[in-house]
Amino acid sequence: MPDYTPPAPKSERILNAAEELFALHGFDGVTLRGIATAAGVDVALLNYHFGVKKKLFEVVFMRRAEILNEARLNALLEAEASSGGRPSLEQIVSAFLRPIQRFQLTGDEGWRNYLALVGWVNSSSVWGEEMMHKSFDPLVARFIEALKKNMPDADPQRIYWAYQFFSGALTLTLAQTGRIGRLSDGLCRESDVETVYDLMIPFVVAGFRKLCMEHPEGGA
Amino acid sequence: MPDYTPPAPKSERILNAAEELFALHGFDGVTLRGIATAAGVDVALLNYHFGVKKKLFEVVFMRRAEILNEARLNALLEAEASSGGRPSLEQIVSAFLRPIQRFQLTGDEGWRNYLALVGWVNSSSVWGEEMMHKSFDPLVARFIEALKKNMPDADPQRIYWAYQFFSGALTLTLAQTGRIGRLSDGLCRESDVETVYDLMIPFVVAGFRKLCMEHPEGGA
DNA sequence: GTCTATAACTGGATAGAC
DNA sequence: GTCTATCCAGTTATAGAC
Repeated sequence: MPDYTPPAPKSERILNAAEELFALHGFDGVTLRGIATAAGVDVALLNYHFGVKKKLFEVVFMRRAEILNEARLNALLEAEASSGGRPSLEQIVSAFLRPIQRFQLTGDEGWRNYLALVGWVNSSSVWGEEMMHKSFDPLVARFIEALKKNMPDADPQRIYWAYQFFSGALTLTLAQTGRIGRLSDGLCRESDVETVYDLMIPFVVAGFRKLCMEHPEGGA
Repeated sequence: MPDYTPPAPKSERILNAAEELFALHGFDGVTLRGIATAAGVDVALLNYHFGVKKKLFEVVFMRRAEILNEARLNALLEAEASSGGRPSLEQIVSAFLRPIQRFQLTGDEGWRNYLALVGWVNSSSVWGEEMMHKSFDPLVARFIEALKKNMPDADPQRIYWAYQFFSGALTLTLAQTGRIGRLSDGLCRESDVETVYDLMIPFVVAGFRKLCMEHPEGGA
């Protein structure tokens, strides 16, 4: 039987189960026993493959960060190449967001869980600084560079703050809390990945323009 | 000795300690023993005053929500009164944010902890929906109403989404993760409450305008 | 209201057999 | 690589004395 697909190796099943549970309940809200049960493996295997709990969390978090970083960097490089090195604000923001959307649109549950986890980590005062810095800040610095080049007259402080607001808007949406659905009485759904970025991009671009390209003493 | 200020009642010391620890570590990352130690009281007192752990969390979360809601509602009513019932977008967004800023500027550590806790809850898929809905959504609905009245031609879906981006930008800043400080190499500090809202308000207002007042088939 | 004492249980981690 | 068995520190929660 050559066309029999073997079950995923147990170490991978562990990572997938951990990803989902950490995204839902955070680091302390999840037990190794809970992960083992969800993965259908023995508890002792977690220790064998990944060592202590914190190490397992880091492996889960890093696994897809590298893939996402590469996709985003490629999108930025492409935008720069196709614009003769002068990408528009829309192109820069899109290069940051569209790769996320592409992963979500594959329907892969693993990516949905992972992105919710990123939303959780980004808002955690304990995990946020260290994990986001290690995994994403090198790439974010590259995007900030592109923004500075696009708006050379802008106060850098305003670019960082605008990025912070941008990051918050994104991560709350990734976190999948269901709140907008409840607030809008079902009119809007967080899972509506098709349209959310079509709205987020103009929202964010308008904010950047206002903060970084309009000077209070000058026009408007 | 009539001008001797007594120490805060133990039940209040418990709430203050719980507020700080929950804000830092979330619900599951905090133990009742840790709270009792931080408050300088016996563990059994937590149970005596507040019952089970979840109930204590809810009391902590509700305590200041009501104060904040009232301040925000008053700010909105004032904006409506002073504008003949037609507050500008800036006025509405300011009525939502400036009361938070006022509480932060008092320097009261309790408010800083509480607002970080709100940031954490808003991004939690377990706690976010229920707690935010119960504590804040009635007031938020009132603000959405004001936004709809200000932009009667806007697609309501776009108003809800813009609010979602707004809410994310705010809560990430409240969460006090220290990330923007690290990313900007110390150039920006989350604790710089004096200026952050002066930037957040125009950022958000520009986003609302773009999403809700410009029609793709029409101008710009 | 407050503290002592403890019940009843769950947590992470690992030694050692297969 | 995998599972059985177990250690034991730490957890919530409460009964009962003061």
